Amino acid sequence: MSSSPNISFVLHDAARLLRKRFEQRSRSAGLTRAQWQVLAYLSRHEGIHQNKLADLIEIMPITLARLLDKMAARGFIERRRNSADRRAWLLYLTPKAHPLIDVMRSNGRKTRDEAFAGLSADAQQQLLQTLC
Amino acid sequence: MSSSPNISFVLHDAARLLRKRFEQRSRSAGLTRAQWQVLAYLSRHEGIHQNKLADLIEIMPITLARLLDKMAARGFIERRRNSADRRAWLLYLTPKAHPLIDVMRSNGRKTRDEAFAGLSADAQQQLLQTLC
DNA sequence: TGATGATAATAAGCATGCTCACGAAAACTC
DNA sequence: GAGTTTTCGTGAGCATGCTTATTATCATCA
Repeated sequence: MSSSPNISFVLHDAARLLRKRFEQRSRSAGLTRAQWQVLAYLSRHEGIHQNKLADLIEIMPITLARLLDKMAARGFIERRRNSADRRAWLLYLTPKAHPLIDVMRSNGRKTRDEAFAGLSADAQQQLLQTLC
Repeated sequence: MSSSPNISFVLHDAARLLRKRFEQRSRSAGLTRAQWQVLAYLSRHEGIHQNKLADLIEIMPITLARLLDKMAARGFIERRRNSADRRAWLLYLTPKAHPLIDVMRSNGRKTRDEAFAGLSADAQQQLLQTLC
């Protein structure tokens, strides 16, 4: 921290506020932000291993395992045994999960539109490039 | 999420990675990122109330209260009773906390330099403005 | 002055992320 | 084929943030 705004904290706080808004909005759909992120990645990689998925999302495998526990308990995802490698699970969405994808995608869009309404398309593009 | 990178998740992930790096670096100093943020704000507002400080940092008062519990237990901050309003505490740094300020500030600087090394000063300025 | 409402701090409990450690299974090496 | 190393998933425990609810005190106003 310094008396001028610190780029790290500003980044962190912006992310936190976005997350908070998204979670408020999503509560009715019964999914948290992190669970939604899992669902979104999984929908494009069904049959993936947990470690690979954790790699994709860039979280620790143990963090993903906890999320999947909850999502399996609520019937959104399914862990299937893998005969080729008995250590690993294969991950699949359940039919129950599919309709949520559109709902959550639209939530994300709304939250983003709201948050970045004051930014030109150019500035948004720039931000995206800077952070990637 | 969409198949192109999503600005919200990217922002969130960038913040998370920065945080992680900072915490790795700071572990030896015995302060976490959030505790350091409290210290930094407090050093410029000694005698402040908890609610005011939470407002400044933009976290919930209860979140701050938990942080202060730990920091008081470790002897970094002090809660003094306020005779004018017996509901409220007045917050002060202890002498023990002062030397940490430079250490942590330098940690932050190092982490930032590392993270944003690939960015021009212009791009950094732009990012900062965009997020504020 | 006495009720009513606002404010300061905290309690309880959840979600997400981490580190560190461990067991089971697979892969590799000799 | 046996021993070693690597990989997959998870247990335990901590930090930070939230929402919701509670207690104590102060402020207001009739």
